[in-house]
Amino acid sequence: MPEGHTLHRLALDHRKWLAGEVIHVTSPQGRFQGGASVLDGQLLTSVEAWGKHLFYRFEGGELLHVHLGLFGRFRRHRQPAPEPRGQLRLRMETSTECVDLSGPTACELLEPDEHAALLARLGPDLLREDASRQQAWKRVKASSRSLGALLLDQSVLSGVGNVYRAEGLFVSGLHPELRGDELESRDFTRLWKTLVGMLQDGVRDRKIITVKHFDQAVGRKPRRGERTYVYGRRECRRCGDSIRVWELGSRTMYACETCQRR
DNA sequence: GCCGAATGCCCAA
DNA sequence: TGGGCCTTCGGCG
Repeated sequence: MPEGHTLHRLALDHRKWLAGEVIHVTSPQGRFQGGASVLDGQLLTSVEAWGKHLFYRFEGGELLHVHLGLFGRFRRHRQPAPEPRGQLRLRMETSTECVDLSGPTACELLEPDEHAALLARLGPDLLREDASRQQAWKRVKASSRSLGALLLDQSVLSGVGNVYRAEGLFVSGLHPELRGDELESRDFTRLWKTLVGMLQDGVRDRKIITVKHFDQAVGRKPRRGERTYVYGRRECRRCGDSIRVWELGSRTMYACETCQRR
């Protein structure tokens, strides 16, 4: 579920549903009981996403930090909300809305210095207006690590996960094993812009669909359920050659070595 | 019912 | 570098 688009979509939705309201906060599962009781009954003033992190600011100055990790998930209900089902770390309710959180890696209150430290180790977020491509490029250009590893390093740039990594490199025609210091500036610019476009589509669509409605390069419409060019596939959507699947940067990489030259 | 995998990331060694 | 953690879901019996 969660790459950067998911978190930015959640920030937009939660801002609309919850911000400016007094929130009833509970932890049905109990593992966030302490934090929930601090936040309960407070006005939520803002919701913000940065990379794969979500921050909720409350009237009293408290900051709630949520990181979904690999398994975390939010569900929305209208009031009256159903009985909590499964392991619910957090439930936030207004008179009309209810948002449930299960399985997060982090659901915690942060002190200002902890918040600052967290942001300090995040690279530019491709979905933020103020994201500095130059800053990310400096890090990439100075690194002998592979592009595939660099894209997943949230301190280089933030928001890209395993699906967008594979898809962004494919559409940009770049081989995942290219080293950062081998990359040309214009290649990085193309990759960056491709990823920004994909992530923006993801926010709009609420899911990752990187194939276009009609793709000139492929010359046909995607089949039903066909959402990616290489990720999770056996054959390249464009040329039909076998997809190479291997471990890169501790995650499964998918690439077409015909379309993605070194 | 059990097992493995999944769009993430941290930590110890 | 490997293991651990958080949870759900689909495939296999």
